[in-house]
Amino acid sequence: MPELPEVETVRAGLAPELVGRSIRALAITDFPGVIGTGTIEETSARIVDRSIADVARRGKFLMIVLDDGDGIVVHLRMTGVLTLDESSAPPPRFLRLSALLDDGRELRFADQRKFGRFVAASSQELSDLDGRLGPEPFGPNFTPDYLLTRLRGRRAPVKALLLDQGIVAGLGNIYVDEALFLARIHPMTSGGSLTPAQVSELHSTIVSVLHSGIARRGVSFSSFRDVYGNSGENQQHLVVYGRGGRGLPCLVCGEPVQRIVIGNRGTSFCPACQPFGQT
DNA sequence: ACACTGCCCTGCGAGC
DNA sequence: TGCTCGCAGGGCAGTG
Repeated sequence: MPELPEVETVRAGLAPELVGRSIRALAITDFPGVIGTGTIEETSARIVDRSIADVARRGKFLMIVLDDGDGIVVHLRMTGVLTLDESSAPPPRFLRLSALLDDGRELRFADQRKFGRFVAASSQELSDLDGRLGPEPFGPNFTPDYLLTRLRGRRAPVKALLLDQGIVAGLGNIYVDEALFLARIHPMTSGGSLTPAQVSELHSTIVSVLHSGIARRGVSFSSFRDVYGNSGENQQHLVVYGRGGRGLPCLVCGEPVQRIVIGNRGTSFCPACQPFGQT
């Protein structure tokens, strides 16, 4: 389940390889799913033979920006994997799309569960997407005050609000559970009931879990790989995610980690370290 | 505006 | 052994 650190790992791997290159041809093996609503011809016409100017990331979206300002929006969703391979290399399982590059290599998009997308986008569409998303967690606009303002008056569980990409971009189920645990906040706590001190602590743990995730090249539970097929190692450092409902103890206090469902997401938390109703 | 639900999709592991 | 079923969940559409 790629979140900001995983997508950033992919971006950092792709950027030095792709900038200045161009895509010669597209081969789509999961049509229309992977490219959204457009036709193959349409999508190819917008992408092929344009020089790649930048590989950017916004939240969990990867944006391959072309020299005319248009681009490609890639979302890995749950199981998407982007790799850079020699064309002679055997295709990966679950291959959905491959883009032949002008140096003979292929940018390949594999996706077991077909949730991922690789979609041509105009500069206007790139800009619209940017506008729908909240600030980048590492950017200047994501401050404790900003987070406090966005949570104020909200009755939904703080966990659900942190998953809202319009509030802050890039968090997913793993890093939200980790950040709430480190801030000692129960995931069901309504956003508006958090004290400024709690929000400030939460802001700090969000930034910190994402930094650690990037430093360890992401979490590879099952499918996630970087562009060369290498696993990340952050799964070895998670303290609460995935431990709930299996009788596993909290790594801090030893109490069994619990599992509940919030917003249709499995949620792990420690009832002792993250007591409900404390402000 | 906000809160919440269901849908998409398939491999895997648990249980019988 | 072989089947069924629940689970993993990001983003978006739809409902109230």
